[in-house]
Amino acid sequence: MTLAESVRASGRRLTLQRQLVLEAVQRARHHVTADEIARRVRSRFPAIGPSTVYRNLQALDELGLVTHTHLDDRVTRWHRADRHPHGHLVCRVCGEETEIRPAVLEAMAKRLRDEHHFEPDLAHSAIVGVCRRCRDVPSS
Amino acid sequence: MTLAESVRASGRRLTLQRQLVLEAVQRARHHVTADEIARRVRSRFPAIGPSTVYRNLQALDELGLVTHTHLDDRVTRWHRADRHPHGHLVCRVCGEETEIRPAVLEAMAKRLRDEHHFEPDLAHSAIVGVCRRCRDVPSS
DNA sequence: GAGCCTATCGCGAATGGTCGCAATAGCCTT
DNA sequence: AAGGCTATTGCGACCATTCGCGATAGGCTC
Repeated sequence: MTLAESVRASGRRLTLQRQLVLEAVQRARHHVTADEIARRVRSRFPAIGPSTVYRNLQALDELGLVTHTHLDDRVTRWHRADRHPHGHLVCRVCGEETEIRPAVLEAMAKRLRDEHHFEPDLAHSAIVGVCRRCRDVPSS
Repeated sequence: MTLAESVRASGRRLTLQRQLVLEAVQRARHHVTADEIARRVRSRFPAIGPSTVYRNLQALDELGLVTHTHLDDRVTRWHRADRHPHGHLVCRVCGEETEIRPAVLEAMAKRLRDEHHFEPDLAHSAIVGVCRRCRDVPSS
């Protein structure tokens, strides 16, 4: 199924803006914010508004083409959905961000599935806490 | 150490606004938003501004008197810090919120401590996923 | 109790993100 | 190729939250 087909199959339309937003996310090496995407899209299509970018990110998310992650600030980070999944540890003291292997998430997910019949998406939000360095140096 | 003493010990001052914000959080039965706190405080102190409420919540958080949690919406929920800790499961389909026992969090936390030397605060953000009901009825 | 230092206040602007609306434009049908 | 239905757009207002500023007021010292 082509991109156009899968977009239309969901009752949506394939607009130029939607294609440009998707391309911008796919081309980005790491996680990008909506504002960064908007700036990149505007370089080729200057009239695009911020709300169009947000709405398209949400639509592409529902289509399974992109996903987003919440680190500990208020900004949402977007990335393509076909990358290997991974979790994030964020230190609330120094702000350090570490990626963790999916195997660790999977082990934690199993317990929630077994005990709560809940299918968690542990990559959706970063796990906030205190990293090794900041824990070893209490500094208080 | 009294409240006044512990506030002053951190180089802070005990203002009327700060006391009212703390009382409002302590009196709330469940998690409350900053806006709900602001409305309650304004009933006795109408001139208080929103930013004062936010700043005081942050100060009280740093003092260890209140804490906050992020569910899957855009608003922060506040509650007193001396309650038993618990985690949250939030269904991204139907929005259902479930509390989970600290023991489950503790088991997950152990792995992050052991493998990453990271002390996680798993109650800080809700775990987003799909609940039993929405998983059993794919509806797609 | 008065004076001083500065934490805190209220205000207004800014930020990241969402929403309602009228105008535009995909895409299906003919 | 034209017409019509409606998803989507750009816009502006709004929401939750933060920040910079000059004014106010805790609380320490004398």
